[in-house]
Amino acid sequence: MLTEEPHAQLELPAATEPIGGVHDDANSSLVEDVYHRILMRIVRGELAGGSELKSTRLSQELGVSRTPVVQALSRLIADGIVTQRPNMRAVVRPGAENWLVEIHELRLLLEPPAAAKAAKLMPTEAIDQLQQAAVAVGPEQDAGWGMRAREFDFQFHLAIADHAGNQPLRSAIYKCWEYKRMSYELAADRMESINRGYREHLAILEALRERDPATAAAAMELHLRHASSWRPERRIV
Amino acid sequence: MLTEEPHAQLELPAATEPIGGVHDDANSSLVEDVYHRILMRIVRGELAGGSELKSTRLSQELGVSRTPVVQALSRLIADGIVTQRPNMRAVVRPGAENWLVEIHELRLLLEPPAAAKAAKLMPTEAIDQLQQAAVAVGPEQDAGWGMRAREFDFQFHLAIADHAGNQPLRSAIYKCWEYKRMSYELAADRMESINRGYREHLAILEALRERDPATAAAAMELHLRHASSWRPERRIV
DNA sequence: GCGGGCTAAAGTGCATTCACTTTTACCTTC
DNA sequence: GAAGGTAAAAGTGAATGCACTTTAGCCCGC
Repeated sequence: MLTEEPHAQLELPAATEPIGGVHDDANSSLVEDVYHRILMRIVRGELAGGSELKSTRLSQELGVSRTPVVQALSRLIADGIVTQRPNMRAVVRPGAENWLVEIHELRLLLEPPAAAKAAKLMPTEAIDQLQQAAVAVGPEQDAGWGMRAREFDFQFHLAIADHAGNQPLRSAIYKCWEYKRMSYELAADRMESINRGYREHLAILEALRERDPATAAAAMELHLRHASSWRPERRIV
Repeated sequence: MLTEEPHAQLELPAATEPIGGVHDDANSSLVEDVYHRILMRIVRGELAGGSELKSTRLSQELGVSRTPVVQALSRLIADGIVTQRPNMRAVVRPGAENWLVEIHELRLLLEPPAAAKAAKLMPTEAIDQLQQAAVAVGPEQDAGWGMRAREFDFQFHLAIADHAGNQPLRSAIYKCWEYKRMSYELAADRMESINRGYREHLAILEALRERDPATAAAAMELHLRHASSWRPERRIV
């Protein structure tokens, strides 16, 4: 076979997923893997907008059959980052370079209202679990702290999505986080930023505990606006 | 390195589709068709939350091979309305009955900001085209009026999504409208509601013409809130 | 009667295959 | 030498095949 490389699997919260996160909708490895490898090439700019994505060629390059490639492309098309007309090759949508920035803008629309709804709907025990997880990350900033804080970041935002009481909203947020995971792989955030993010999480959590939707939404929005300021700069149209 | 070179071919608004609507991301009929047939069964409640969706069984029932069914299921999973764990049968997510209501809530988060952004970004000629389309629907409420108004409804909202300057946002709105199209098939709106919707469209359009983001967003929100009040009642948890 | 394995049926994940469409390259024609 | 036509190559959409996993029925021991 051609390229069969390391296969850098993140394997986030393996198997368990302590909070209410169902975390299922992951397809069984191969197509998921292909999906991420193609997407990674796109967001890194290796496949610029307008590039053709031929299932035959990709299947050779990635060392799998065409079937999972076609399925992965199908999902990319559904996501809107790739375009295809019948019987034509799939094409990376022009403007794909800004995808991660635009995803962040979308989060700004979705997550504050989700936080507000979660403040009302989230079961107390789920909030407690988040609280415990936050404590487990701990103040001691040793070697693994950045990693633990990042894990908590995922867990925190996805738990809010889980408990906003709206499935399509949840799915949309989850999809954003699929991309966010990717942006982590592109460039790690600076420690000070992670630190601030962690503190902001605690603020949101407090609003959740107090069942204060408006404050939760505002804290979430602040959190996201800060995050956007320290996000690695990508060319904005 | 085997990567296909950029080959930047834009090929944006191919031939048809009067407004900016690219309208591509539709897969080539069969899987699209299967996708909609399964989805329709779900939102109609024929397949309740928790039902198993077996690709073998579905392929028999729908008279196609398993391949397009698997692809359609894969998209439903990506959309979050269906769940699957590796090697397990796909399952309709509990709560799927409320899907259309929740989609409407999601539109309420997405479309007002999209209208605001479109007020700033939409090219004047695109606004003019919408204006002409609105005129073409006309005030005379003959037999085809309801149909024309509905078509305009689609065209209008999707045009705004197209020109909000954010691809993932556009995709998310398009996805919502895929479901909205379905809710039309479930139950047609009352004429008086269509009428009001049409007038509200004109109000939004005016805000777009005046390049007034805040008014555009407010008019869009009002429009959506009205729409939700005359939406056919479905059981809300 | 009833729980615990064992086996066959059903189902999934992926590869392969085939018919049809689009692209490419070449060859003719002017 | 450029335009146009044609046939091979490459690509897509969908069906089928195959290895492996899960489910369901059955029998057995208790």
